[in-house]
Amino acid sequence: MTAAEPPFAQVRWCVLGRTAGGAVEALDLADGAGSVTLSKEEFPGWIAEREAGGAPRWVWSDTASWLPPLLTAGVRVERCHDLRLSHAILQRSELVRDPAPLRAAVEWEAGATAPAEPTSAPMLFELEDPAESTRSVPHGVDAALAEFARQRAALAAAHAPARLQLLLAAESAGAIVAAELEAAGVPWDAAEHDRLLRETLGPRPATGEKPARMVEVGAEVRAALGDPRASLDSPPKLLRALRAAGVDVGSTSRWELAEHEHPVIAPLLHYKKLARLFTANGWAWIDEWVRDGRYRPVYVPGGVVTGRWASSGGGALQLPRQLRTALRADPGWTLITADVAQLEPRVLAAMAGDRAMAAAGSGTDLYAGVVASGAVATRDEAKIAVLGAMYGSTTGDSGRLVPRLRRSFPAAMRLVDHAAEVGEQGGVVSTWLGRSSPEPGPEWRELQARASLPSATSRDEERARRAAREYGRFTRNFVVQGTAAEWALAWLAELRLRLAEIDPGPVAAPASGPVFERRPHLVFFLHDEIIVHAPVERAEAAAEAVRAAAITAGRRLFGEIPVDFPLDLRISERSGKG
DNA sequence: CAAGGTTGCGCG
DNA sequence: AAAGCGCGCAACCTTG
Repeated sequence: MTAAEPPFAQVRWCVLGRTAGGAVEALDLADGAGSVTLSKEEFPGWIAEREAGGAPRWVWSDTASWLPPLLTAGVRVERCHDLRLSHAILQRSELVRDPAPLRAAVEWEAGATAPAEPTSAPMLFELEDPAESTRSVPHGVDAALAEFARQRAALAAAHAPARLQLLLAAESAGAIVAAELEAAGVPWDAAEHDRLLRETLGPRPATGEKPARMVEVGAEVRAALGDPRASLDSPPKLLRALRAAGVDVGSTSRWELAEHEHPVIAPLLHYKKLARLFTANGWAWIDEWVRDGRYRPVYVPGGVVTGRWASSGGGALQLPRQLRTALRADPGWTLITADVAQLEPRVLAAMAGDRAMAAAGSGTDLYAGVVASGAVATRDEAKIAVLGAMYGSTTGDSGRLVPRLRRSFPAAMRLVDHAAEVGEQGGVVSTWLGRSSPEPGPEWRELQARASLPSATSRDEERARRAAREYGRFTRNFVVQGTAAEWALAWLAELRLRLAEIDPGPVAAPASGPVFERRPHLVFFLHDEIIVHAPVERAEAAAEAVRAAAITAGRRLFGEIPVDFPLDLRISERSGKG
């Protein structure tokens, strides 16, 4: 059992910085001794020694620039404090009473630094065009100490320091997980992927050519249109061709096409499906993103305003379900795939302290519980209503069903309705742990101001109202999506520590790579889903760690409450169905 | 012809 | 043109 987040003052902090010459300066805040200077070569070994003897919490500028070289050197760290990510949270958090000092430190408002490329020559590139490279946060030890002092002061005076501290710890742990995921890579069966592509599209075509199956289906579409030269890949041209053939659509999107009956519809939808697979996840994708049996996408922790991760390269967050069968364990290893059933409504029930909604979620299917509560008649209706409540639906089936939830789950509905009201008035809302929403921009404010002027037209008023509602839907969803992201970070953070405690045993180690890969380790994360790669003999232990971490995550955030977070968990060689 | 915007679809 | 949130990416198309 991992200990809960200790009080700030009891953590052993060790601040790291880089010198201009590439050496590392380390300052242990606990022992009062001066700083130590380490050469690039000494650095990983020095970190490893300290990790072995009561790991401190490393305070560093940016996990994405510090951790990859350590992982390459075979050194794993237990915990860190990521100054860049913490800065982003604190300078905007409503819980921070005086954000001015943080906001004044504008040098800390920068994107992640790409890890140093050991093989290429990034230095030359930078010298050629320094403005070209993305701005990075400061990496020196003095800048780190100054920023860390600002952050500690902000936390010490914050409204709910324990929550914010948990958030910063979870966010930082997420940054470690992202670096480890990138180092480990997703075990990917390129041959299976290729087989799937051939089966669906035909043999790999020459560069610039379309696969045979796309050509065939395209011909069927043109025949049905009665236009042998119709362009299928340009939406405006396709739209004109469809209308000429008598299909009265306003766009060429799938959902709208599906509503019409015409011989062209079926082959066209088929063509679009093939085109998507070919362009987004075809052979070119394999060439670019899969090497030596590993798919290595790029994650961006904290990349979404709500606190969700984003991705930048490789499209990890859009991997089609269709391709999951190519996600395959190494020989002697297996995959543990787990996702949380209805994470967001469960998080909402917990935040709102809504006993009725908690009761609805007491089984494994919250939507079935909503039906049982009598609010709606079917599971489909329950799903539409619950999603509509969190997204702010006002029309259609969803808008019609939401009011029924208001009667059955008043506390939960009050919470999201209130978040929406605040947003409509241009205010700020916060997640459970204190990540706050951005304020609406100047354009939004002007729109609102113009609508309240005596000279305002009804058009001005309508536009302002629409913009206000739109922002309200954003803040409504922000509190739920953002708190769900916090739960997921806590799950990840807890899980990686538990996995590291599992005795690896006599396993067939991957031939090379970071040491943590010889133990059960995370290989994939997608909002509410994780995949762990584990030696077959350790699959049960790893699965138990996944379950236990989910329970701990709920307790860390919400304490002892009657809301649980049940997992759908499978152990199998391939991640896809079957 | 490079940059930026739009469309459509993949994921949660 | 998703009724209703948050994203990334490829291709097409316009703009300068």
